[in-house]
Amino acid sequence: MVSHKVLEFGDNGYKFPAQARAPRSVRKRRVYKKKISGDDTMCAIDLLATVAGSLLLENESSVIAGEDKCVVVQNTVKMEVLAVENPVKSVPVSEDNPCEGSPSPCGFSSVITNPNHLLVGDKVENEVEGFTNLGGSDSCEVRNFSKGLSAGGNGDVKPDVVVSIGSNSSTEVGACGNDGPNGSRDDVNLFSRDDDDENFSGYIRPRMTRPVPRIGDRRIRKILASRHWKGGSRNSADAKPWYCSKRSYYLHHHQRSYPIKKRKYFDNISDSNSDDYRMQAKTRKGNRIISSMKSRNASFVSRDHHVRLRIKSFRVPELFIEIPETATVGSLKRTVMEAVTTILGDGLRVGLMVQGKKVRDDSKTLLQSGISEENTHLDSLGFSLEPSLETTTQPLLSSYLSEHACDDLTLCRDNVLDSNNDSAPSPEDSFGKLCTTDDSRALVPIASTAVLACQAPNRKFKRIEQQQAAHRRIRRPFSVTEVEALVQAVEKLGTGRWRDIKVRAFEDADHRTYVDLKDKWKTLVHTARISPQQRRGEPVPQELLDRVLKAHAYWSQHLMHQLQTEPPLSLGEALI
DNA sequence: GTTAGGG
DNA sequence: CCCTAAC
Repeated sequence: MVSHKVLEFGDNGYKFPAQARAPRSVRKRRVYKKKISGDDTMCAIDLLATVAGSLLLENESSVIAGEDKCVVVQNTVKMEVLAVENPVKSVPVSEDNPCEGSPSPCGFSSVITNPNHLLVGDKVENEVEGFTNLGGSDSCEVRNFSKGLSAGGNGDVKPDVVVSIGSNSSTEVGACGNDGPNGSRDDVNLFSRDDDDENFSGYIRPRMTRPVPRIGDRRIRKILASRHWKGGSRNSADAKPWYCSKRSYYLHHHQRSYPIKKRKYFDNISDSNSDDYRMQAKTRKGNRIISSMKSRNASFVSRDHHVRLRIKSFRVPELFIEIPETATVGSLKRTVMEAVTTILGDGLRVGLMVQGKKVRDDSKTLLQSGISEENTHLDSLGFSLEPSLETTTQPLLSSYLSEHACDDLTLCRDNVLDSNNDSAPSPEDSFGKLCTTDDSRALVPIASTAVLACQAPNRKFKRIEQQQAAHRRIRRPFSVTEVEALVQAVEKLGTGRWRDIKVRAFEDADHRTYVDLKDKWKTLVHTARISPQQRRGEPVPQELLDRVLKAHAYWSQHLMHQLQTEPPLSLGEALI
């Protein structure tokens, strides 16, 4: 049996296996034509060749599995990066912090004890490993995992959320630590409410790991796509390709694609009161990119009718990263960066709540909104991170900064915020500036009680609607290693056999579908053709790109060869 | 279910 | 990466 080693590298490049098959489409075409022409003999030979080819390939695969270096995505290591370290020192845990004294049910490490909730019906062996308590005593995370959408019998499907509870929490956390119906401690329902049948709120972890049940996922996406997105851009005069810009993409795929009716509905519910706020939170929970952010140690100060706010940081509670153990440290760093930017970069805006009311009008002054130097009764000032481009949905989790009267305003003479009288800084402004404020000028937090309030939904939504925001998979750029594997596989198998390529070189990379591979090859060919200056992203070694072009040329020619050796059309065919 | 190609 | 027509 001829092994894959027929792939030889010589001075003039490589030779391709002589038995390489034509792309499926070509093969099919040929068969069809043969049938039409009635050439049974040729058809049989063709069939025989195909079968022989298949056998050959099967054998090859078994050989390759052991020795071929192109099998790169194996022994996947998954790790949880719990948090981007918060530069701010933890504030003391108050007595009413339900997390205190019960580290097991509420502590960081306890919340992901049962990955089955995440991956029902999927492999879970490696799902959660190396999960350690990094959060310290000021963190309490609770997670409800989705049990999937496809199974109709799953009556207790829960959203895929993580809720972070800040220090000095004073929210309703009574149920913290109770055992879920399945005895899994992660099923803690932190904000259990009687009127909350959804037990929801919080953070959707970015799906950087093996996706939750793929079939259901894709099916649902397909359904949704056909139901809501059809024709979304076809007739839009200003529609641009999705890749033109992130914003246009989101406008294109998210905002516009909501039916008018639904859009109005969401707009309505997001206008008025705090109850609405809760529901907004719920509508967003299918999203995989938005995270709950915890703001802590915020100060509220004022001077000369200036209101000064300081949020030292928002916290990224959790990232989930999957990376081959053979990956380099550099690629790990890049992966983490990617995860962070995915969470933060996909369009966030800051929401503001004052005394339980959401302030939506950006043109309002702080004074008009009830934020003023004189207002010493500000019992709650809340900031939240929300999707900035998707106005139909709202934040998953709001971080309240319960601000009580600042009785030591004189401490706050520093110019933390350079606001001026005639422009009331919008929450967005505040956010940006606050984030870049030098910690060395930190103000003394004044009665700042960071409370992460999990807003329970007050209405029912259909599960499928929750998933609408989660339709798109996370972007996962190909690593050089993956490109290498892809190139090698294509060199051997040719273009047009993406399924085989997938099985051969990306078997264990569940997040790479054969369509992904096909698409990547497409972009690789494009990348190889453009000048290096025009290329973006992690640079692909020129050697690989050369191989891409060479392989592409070869297989194009090969394809042409296949087509050209087609027997001439029979008279019958020509007439048809 | 796969492949090819446009978006 | 998504979507869909054509196989």
